[in-house]
Amino acid sequence: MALEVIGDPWSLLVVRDIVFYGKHSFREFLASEEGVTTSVLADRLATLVAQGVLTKRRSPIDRRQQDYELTEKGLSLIPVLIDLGTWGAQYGPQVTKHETWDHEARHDPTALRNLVRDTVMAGGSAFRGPNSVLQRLELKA
Amino acid sequence: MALEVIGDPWSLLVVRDIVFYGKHSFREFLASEEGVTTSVLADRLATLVAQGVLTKRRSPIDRRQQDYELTEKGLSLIPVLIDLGTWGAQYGPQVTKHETWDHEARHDPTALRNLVRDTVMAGGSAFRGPNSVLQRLELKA
DNA sequence: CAGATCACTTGCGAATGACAAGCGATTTGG
DNA sequence: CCAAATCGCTTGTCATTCGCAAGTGATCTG
Repeated sequence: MALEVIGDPWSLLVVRDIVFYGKHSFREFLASEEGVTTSVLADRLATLVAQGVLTKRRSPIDRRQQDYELTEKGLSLIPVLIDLGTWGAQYGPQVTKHETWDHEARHDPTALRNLVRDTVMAGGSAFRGPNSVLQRLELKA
Repeated sequence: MALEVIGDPWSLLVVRDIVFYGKHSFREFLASEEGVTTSVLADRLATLVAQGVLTKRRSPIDRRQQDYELTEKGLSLIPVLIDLGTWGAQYGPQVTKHETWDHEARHDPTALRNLVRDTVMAGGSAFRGPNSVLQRLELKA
């Protein structure tokens, strides 16, 4: 049943883009290296909204843009994404390792989950931008 | 990159069947309620073996049968599956709750991961059969 | 040794996806 | 103020994939 949401590669990729890279608009998702097509992306975003994983609203700054945000249900996928990232980093081809991230993931997984959740809720992301989880971990160290 | 493996619904379903239900043969995977077709299942199993997630060998008991087992790489997906199960149980329609499981997942996620891993490595599963994780947790309580 | 079982393979029509082009609403540049 | 660019989609075409049904060889059972 959970696979109806995450079983689709593109759907999970959208959630990943929000959590790790702080993307929030159609064109940002579209720019992801994996190369979604507009038709599929539109369909998946609509589905995710219908499933209650994302919310959609017009950007107050640019009224052409739609801002996609994670709901409570979407935020709850963060542990899955983190574990999946860890797995991918272990067995994937080559990934840029983040020392502090890896350490925190091993040392206190629960704390990392909560930190990522709080960061994303506050409008930040795990890897990119100011107040990213990566930055916060560096400061703490 | 991790999505090449888990992005396909059926692939993850196979791994789930092994970890949670102790299934190991083609016909057992086929019997899953989700209804895979033989052609797709055959293709996915071959892919998973090629990706190094599963190993395949003839059953010593019945030489028609193939036994599919998780590799190290496959076993490392257990945390993802557990988190996904937790998420699905939280937001899915109706699921039979396991009190002790939920408690352990919240109380000490790392311990649960290790317990599931050890159980599966020893030929058991999380939910079904003797020496299942569920049984072990009940005993401990 | 005849029939059942197991793990697939093959063939076919239907659904899905990638690719490309277009469209209305809004914003930007001159 | 208006022409061009941008944004989030929609539409259409075509190739790949999928679900379904039937069949096959190897092995086991009665």
